[in-house]
Amino acid sequence: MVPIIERQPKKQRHQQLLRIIEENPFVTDRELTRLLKVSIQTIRLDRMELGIPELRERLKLMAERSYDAVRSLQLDEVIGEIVDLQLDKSGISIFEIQKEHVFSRTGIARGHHVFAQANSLAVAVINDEIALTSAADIRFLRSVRLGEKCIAKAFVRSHSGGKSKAKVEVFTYVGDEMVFQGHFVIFRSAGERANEGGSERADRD
Amino acid sequence: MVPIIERQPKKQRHQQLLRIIEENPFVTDRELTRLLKVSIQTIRLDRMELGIPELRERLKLMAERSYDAVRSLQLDEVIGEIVDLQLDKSGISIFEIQKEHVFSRTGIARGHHVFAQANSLAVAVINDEIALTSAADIRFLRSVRLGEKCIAKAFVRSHSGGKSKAKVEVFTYVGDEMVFQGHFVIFRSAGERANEGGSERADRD
DNA sequence: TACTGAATTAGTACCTGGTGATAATAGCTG
DNA sequence: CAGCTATTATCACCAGGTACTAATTCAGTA
Repeated sequence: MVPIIERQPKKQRHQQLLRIIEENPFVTDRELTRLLKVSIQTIRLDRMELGIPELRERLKLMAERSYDAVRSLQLDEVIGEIVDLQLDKSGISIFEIQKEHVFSRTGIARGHHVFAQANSLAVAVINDEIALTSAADIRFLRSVRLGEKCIAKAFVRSHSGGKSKAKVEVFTYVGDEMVFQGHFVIFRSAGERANEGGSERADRD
Repeated sequence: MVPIIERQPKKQRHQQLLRIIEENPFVTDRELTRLLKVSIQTIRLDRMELGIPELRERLKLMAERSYDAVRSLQLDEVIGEIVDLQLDKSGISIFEIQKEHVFSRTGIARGHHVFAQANSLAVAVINDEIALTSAADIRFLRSVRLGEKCIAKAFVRSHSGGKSKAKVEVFTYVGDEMVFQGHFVIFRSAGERANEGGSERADRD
């Protein structure tokens, strides 16, 4: 028979080990011996069984991830991926809701992420040196869930030549269902060119 | 006389060294000897003079930075630190604008981060199982810059017992200057307080 | 009872990517 | 030539491991 009285402690230790390293990847094997009250060899056997790399490898992996992340997230001025952009006219971006965007208990996206996509797009679509959100009126029409792809469409409604404000409407869809709508007032820097090409008027709403 | 014919190569090498490590922090001293055609001792003397830590230290620093970033950005359900919370009444949170929150060119905070703080607080202040932003009307009164501390104050204006919507006003200040105001409509789940488990609000999930 | 076998512990050799110290050399320069 | 800087060469040592072999413990059982 399998000595379950012996087996349990090992599995429990494995669970503890995973938990400890999860919440502090910077721990050395020697420190783990003090936490788990077993020899360093046992720690190393455990790591092997669990496929946990050594401290230096863990740090290297984290560094590589963050190196990529810094390049792709922080330097990125836009939340979501812009797939179409006609400056001063319209734009489309796609943003997939991942687990870091949702309430973990419910799997529902936190509102400010949906807002962030729309806000980024509204700013990006303005063809000017500086564009800042000045005001917004927004509606969350239905909650967005983990894994759903949000497609935001922005339309510049007015960017009248001399003025320093532009109005942008953004509608966000999941599939063909509208989940968010926002009306943004974007402040723009003075130096705009005098092209007033957009004859679009409010053909919606 | 100073042997500038000798000095220049050294300074040039230092510049190269800085550039190489900047764009690839994962390089070892041994690899650098091949790139710079000098001995490994020279590489190490150069690193010392330039105050560049060894590979493992560099990786550790990157890992720590990314670890903090993950903790503060992704795992946190609330943007900003809540310093006071009176459920269904009011709340205060503090959020410092860091470089990942600003337009790199101008140093001005992107609107959705300021919004995120306010939105998080508006949701947190509602004492209910589920609270979701339903709509919001917001104004960015002045731009917020890198390094500024945003203090958001939320007030629940109506949470009439049976209703499923609450109104929350949030005002964000830098010093005594108001930089943002928002009027939120928060959807809440049926029960005003589910007495099923005790300290609900302790779990941020 | 003695045997089996998993789990644990111990010990050794070796590895990478370094630090720190000391000393030898190269190359120019006044 | 001496004097100087820069460079290179060794050597001992370190942390935090891997890889391997061997001993010990301890429960279950044939």
